[in-house]
Amino acid sequence: MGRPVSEPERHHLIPRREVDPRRELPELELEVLERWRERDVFAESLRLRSEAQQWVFYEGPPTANGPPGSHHVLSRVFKDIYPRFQTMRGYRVERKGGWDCHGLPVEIAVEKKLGISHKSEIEETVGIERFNAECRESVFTFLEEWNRLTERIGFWLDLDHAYRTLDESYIESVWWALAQIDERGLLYEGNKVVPYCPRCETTLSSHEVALGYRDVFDPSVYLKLPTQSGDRLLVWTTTPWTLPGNVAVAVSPTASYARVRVEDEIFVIAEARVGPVLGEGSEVLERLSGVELVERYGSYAGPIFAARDRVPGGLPILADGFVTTEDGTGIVHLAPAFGEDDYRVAAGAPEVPFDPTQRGTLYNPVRVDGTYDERTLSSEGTSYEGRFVKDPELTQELIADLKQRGLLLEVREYEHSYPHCWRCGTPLLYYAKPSWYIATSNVREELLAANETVDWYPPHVKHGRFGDWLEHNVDWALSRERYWGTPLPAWRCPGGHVHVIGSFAELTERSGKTLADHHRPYVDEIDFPCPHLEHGEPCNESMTRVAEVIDVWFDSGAMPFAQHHFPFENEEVFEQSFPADFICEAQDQTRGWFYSLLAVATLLEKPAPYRNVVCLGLILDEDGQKMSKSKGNTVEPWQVLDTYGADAFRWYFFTSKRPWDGYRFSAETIGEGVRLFLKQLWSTYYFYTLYARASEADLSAAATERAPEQAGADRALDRWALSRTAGTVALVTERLDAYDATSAGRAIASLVDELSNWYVRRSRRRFWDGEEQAFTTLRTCLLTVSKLLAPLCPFIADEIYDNLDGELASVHLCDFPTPEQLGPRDEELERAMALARETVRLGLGARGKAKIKVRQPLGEAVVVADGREREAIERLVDVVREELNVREIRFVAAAEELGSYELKANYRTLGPLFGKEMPLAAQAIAALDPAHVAASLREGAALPISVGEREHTLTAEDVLLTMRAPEGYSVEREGAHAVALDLEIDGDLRREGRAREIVHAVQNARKTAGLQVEDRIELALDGAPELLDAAATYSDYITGETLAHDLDLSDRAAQEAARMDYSEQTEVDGLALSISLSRAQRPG
RNA sequence: GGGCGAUUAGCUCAGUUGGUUAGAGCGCUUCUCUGAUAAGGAAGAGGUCCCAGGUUCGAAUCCUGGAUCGCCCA
Repeated sequence: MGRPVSEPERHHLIPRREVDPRRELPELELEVLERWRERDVFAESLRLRSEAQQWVFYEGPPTANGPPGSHHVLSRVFKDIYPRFQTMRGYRVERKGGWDCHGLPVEIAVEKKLGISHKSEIEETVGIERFNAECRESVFTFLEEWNRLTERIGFWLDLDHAYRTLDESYIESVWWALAQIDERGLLYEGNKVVPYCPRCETTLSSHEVALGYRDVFDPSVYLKLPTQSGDRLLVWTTTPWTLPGNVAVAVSPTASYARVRVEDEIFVIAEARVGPVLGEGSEVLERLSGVELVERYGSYAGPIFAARDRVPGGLPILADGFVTTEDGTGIVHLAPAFGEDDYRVAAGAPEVPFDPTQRGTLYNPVRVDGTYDERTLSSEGTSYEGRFVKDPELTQELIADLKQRGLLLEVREYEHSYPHCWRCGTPLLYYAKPSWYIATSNVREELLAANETVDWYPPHVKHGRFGDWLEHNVDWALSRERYWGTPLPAWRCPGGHVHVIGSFAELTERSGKTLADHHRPYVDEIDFPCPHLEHGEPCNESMTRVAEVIDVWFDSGAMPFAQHHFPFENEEVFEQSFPADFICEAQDQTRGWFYSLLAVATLLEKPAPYRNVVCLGLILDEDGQKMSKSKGNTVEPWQVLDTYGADAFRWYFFTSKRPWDGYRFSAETIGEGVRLFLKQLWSTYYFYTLYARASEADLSAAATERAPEQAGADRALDRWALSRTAGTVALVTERLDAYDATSAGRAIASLVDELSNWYVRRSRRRFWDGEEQAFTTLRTCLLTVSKLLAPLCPFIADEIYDNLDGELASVHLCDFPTPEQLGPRDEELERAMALARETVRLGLGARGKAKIKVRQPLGEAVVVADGREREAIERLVDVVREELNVREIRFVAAAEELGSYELKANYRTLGPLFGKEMPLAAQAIAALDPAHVAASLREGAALPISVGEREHTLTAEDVLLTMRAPEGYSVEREGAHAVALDLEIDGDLRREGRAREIVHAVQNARKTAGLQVEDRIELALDGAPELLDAAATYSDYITGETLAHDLDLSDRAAQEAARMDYSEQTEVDGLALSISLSRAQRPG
């Protein structure tokens, strides 16, 4: 590493390279990337910290079977900022990349490619071997583009050693985890009610279901089910096809129910639903709670539909909190095979003969193809066998059947949104399927406790979305009846014994076979004798693997250890890198990766796998619509990168708003950020390099002498710039520590703004004169900014560092700055400067009001200020005087002088004291004599007031004194501050004003003539006598400012004009002025 | 249907534990400064702080209900 030794000696204030003020940032970034590659900066940044304490980042693996979009840039930007920051703070932050390789999206892409439309074709036509080979290939289709984008946006990630969930080592670690979970007795096989397409005969994942919601009209039926007492329960369902599966009904335990007489029948219904269902004015006989309802009636006559295998008799009435009284009747029918709530309630009720752990106890009269089996009978005794359950004709027959048996109260059309298969459009069924589970609900308390140790950004996710999700935790449905995934390492023998394999070695040992690839179909072919002991003897029947693969979320949740092939190797590496200090993904990962990480760690009895989670919002388009390819409103990341560059892209993401609120994304906003911040920074940096290089001779020579008075003001300005920078360092450090890049970025922006528009503007003359102290100060500030900015905008930061300093190969190898490096903080001075700038702002406002240009000097500005404010402004009085272009600053401090006071009550202090009486107190204070109050407060005399019953002695805090400015001046005021300008312009002021105008005109002429800033000129002026008079009086000033060797005001000037390089006629103050100038020969 | 979040100027967003006249940037109009800056400064126009109740001396801020948008889940 390091610099070429041949580099010539260079003064430390002189930049290495010239800078193009109009530099295109995307182009610059490509050069910086090249430099990083050449100097191997990322690797070097890790080597530098190889002995340091770790700060751990986990990469949430994306899938590389599609191209990366803008939302991926968003998360990758935030994944980059904090690791870079912590590296600069001295930690070792290894950033192992990762790829999520398995799963349905990959399978679907391959199905499309192969032209498959039905799952059965995979096994029958293509074969699992070829199908999975295609998946393996497909999953890295866009790997190159991902890598390219990752590098281009400046996301430092170790892609060469990225973990891949399809790797053998990864799978083995996952198997180990599952075997551990099985050993804890938390892995079991059960049923789960899942969204299911009966035509495709496949379960749909939640995101597939979300694709297919449609608003449809379905008949909803109101049943009247008889109880033993003769009263009838009114039961409502929107899915009449599920009624043959009915085993119970449920009510809300807390809701109020009513017995209602309608004609000669008595109905039981939720009180809130009497009106909507039975009509207003129904006769309510009695009210009872859900619990009382259950006690009173206990059962109803069932089953609702006759079945070959069910005898008529009472079916239980249950109470459960999931039942609401917002629609229907407040009494719902339960068919545990067709509803998640139904399943859960039935499973928990001893009255229902269903035990989820016992096979065959779930009553399900519907076959996997969505037709009834032979059991369900009509009232005429014929079977519904073979009829598709969602067939509208069948629905009408079912309804007619119910009506004929006197069980039907009413049928109503009901509009609701119902899921359909996104592939074939068939309405989905919620249908119980056998599935493997992890009993996460058994470790719910541990999950909640682990969550307590995590800091979430934004904080509301912790006990909001994520906490709620954990509170209502249900067992993890682990298995998928698919092909491309980590195979579930469970083997079963004909006797029903199950054995979970925890390592490849164990599999080899049991089966005598070794696999190179543990994916399907190879692993399916492995069998071994059942080790299950019965009466002390192994069962020894042949075990075969169950068919399922596991949920890909388990893969990703296993990444803290599986990425290191723990526990089979790298034990130390794993121990040191667990848990993560920081992870970051979009909010949709709440139930995805954030959960799977926490769940897997908790199941393995480890602490929470992360300490800080940044949870990003979504990216919407300009109109607030979600970006999607089908709408064609996506923003291509490359388009942004090519136009504005990566720093601009990054800057937009963290400064435009808090990242978790989501974005209204548009290219224009990014462009604005570039202009306001990056260009301003670049411009300031350019200014420095321009003058530093131009002043090379001066800087290498002795320090420039300056007038002592001026030197004092300059020192104050330097100290201010350094102090202001130190304050920003402290703030940025604090904010980045708190994962708040937004405030950090904005703080840097306002520092750069003040450096550019105040420090540089005020110090221009000093740079022009080549004053070393000014260069040193500005260089220090710029270098500090480049380090502060390094984690945020790594390219421009590195460019500035490399050119102005370059001691190390990159800014990213530097330590993060500390406030102390910039010398003692002077907050008093910072406040004073803010006040001085405020005073200047008001003074300029007063000038604007009076329409007097700043170039025209004025005699006096009267600043209304008192006490500390006055002291503060006085400290910087020269600055204020110069900015306002006035000869004198006079302070007015008391009412008895020029201004007068206005007195107001301070609501903040007095409000709590006076309460209701506050308006009266405010009136009383306003009525006091302001001068008297001011004087008393100054002298410390007591100021009692009494309002109503209350007595109070006013303190300085209790009143706000606002000063009013003097009459006859142009005044600008705001709050307690005011600046007044004496508008009288005498002859001398007038002359000086004109001299300044002349300089301005000459400078414009120089520019028009195409001269360089450092060119010396010969200058001749002619025109109105008033102007020539002013020019004569201020000739030294004019020649000095315009770099003129001499100033010719003689009558000859007009004749000489012809011989000059350039001449023009103009007007100053409405008076004619003729300017002629020539480039003077450079000495030597 | 449930949960979470959002709603402030034409646009993008700030707005500290409730406190006096609600701010910034962009855009628009006018003026101005400038030999780093396609920049900067000043003034002007632009607001029912989503709506309705409530608490309070006082609400953009707290509470309740509602509307709209987004997300997650059904």
